[in-house]
Amino acid sequence: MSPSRPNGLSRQPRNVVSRGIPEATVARLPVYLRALVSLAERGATTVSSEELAAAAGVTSAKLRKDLSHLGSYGTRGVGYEVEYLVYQISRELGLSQDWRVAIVGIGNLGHALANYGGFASRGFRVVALLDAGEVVGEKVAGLTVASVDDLEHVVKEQEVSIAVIATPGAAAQPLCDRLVAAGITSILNFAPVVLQVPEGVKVRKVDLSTELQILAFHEQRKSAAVLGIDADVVAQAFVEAAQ
Amino acid sequence: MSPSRPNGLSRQPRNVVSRGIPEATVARLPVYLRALVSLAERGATTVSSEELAAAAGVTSAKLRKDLSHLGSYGTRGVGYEVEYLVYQISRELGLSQDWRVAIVGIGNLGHALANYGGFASRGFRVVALLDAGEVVGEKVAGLTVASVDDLEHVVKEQEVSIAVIATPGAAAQPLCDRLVAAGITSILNFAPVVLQVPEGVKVRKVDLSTELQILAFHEQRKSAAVLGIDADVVAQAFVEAAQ
DNA sequence: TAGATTGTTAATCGATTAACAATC
DNA sequence: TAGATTGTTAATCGATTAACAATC
Repeated sequence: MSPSRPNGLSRQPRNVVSRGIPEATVARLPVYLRALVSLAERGATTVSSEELAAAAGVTSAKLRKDLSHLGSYGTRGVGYEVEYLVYQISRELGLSQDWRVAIVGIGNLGHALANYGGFASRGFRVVALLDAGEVVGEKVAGLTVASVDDLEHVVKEQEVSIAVIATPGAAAQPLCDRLVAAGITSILNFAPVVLQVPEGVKVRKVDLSTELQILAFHEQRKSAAVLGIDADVVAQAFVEAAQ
Repeated sequence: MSPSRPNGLSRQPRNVVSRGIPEATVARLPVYLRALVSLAERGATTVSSEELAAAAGVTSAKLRKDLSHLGSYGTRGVGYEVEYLVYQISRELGLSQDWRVAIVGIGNLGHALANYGGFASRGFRVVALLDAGEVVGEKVAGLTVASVDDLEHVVKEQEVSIAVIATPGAAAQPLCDRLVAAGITSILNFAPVVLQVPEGVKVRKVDLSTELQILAFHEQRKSAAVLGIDADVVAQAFVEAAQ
């Protein structure tokens, strides 16, 4: 895309940010972490790649490859020390510090998110709730819902670093723009729209309908296969039967 | 993993189910569909790969490659007819039919999902709500919450084909086992555990903490980069400065 | 015909997998 | 030492990207 840059100071930021840990690995680290914490609660002190992989739903080869990106934290012939691995993955994910989260849009989903207990134990503190409707001023999950009119002020005052958007689709992009202008660079989006953001802002999207549609695709394929509708398979079966 | 199978009838089901459309493409089709519907609502009748790609947040090359897996539905020099493409993608995703969905676990999140209006318009009908607590017997989103004791009966009676699990972690696996035994092969899991299922059952997982942890990882890397902490980069800069 | 844009090819990139040497 | 298991290598697989011939 860009021409070669001999000057070290103007290199692509990509190398700075990711420093070698593949995106696919990063996405699996939270799953390993959860499995490890669960193992620790059941009293395990050591775990092999085979056991941990089974608990996390991946292959042991993939697990070892993933962990090798963090360093050599296992012992050959023995396995991994659970507590130590928990510490190393937590550190890598940046969970040694608390992250301050704002939820924008306190409808059904926003309520559920605000009341979700799983955040606090994983290093995330919900410090602000924002909405544009009647719910402003009410107490939800111990916090008073603020007006989105004060978004910029709240973000600054509460030192928010991660925003969760749980508004209707139409409201999401304008609010996203304001969040970005207020300095937010990490957004979790539940609104059913594709947010347009400048480079350097990271958006992750959770889309309930999309997930169901992907399931429907596979479910449909199963039905078709059972009924013998799939033309490719029928043709292939004929070819193989004739040999 | 398994030895070669010369007999066509005992081949791996993988080929039957996917028939050539890559998983990565399937996961993007719902995004394209949503962008197309939005364009249609704004009166567009035709769209180029460049425009649609921008709306969907991908590159035009990727979009054209994805659509080419479905067939040749565009016109060179012109673009794609919006309505026709909506139809083709919907058909491919299996949205011509209505899918009957059960939600298991009617807590904060289950409530929000039951009340979410976006499902119905996209081919999904919530036909059953199940819980084990006090909410059983209450009306939620127009449906009476049934007891999980009757899970098998409800799944059969209501002809459920997709189940959504929104229970606490500890309850998820046993309920998943019962759903699978009752014939369910598509599950959307919001519980913070990795579900173990037999082959042929498709699970998709939505994990709020995981998403935040991935954002935290990148956010942390940004801070480190700004502060000049990244050792690799510092070392590299020295090497380059010395040349 | 000239301009626009698709559908496809080929190159590149990144992720997965299997196997095994290293080593506890 | 013998058995177990990691960390790494190399091969394979799948996804992305750029470029452009085909064609409206």
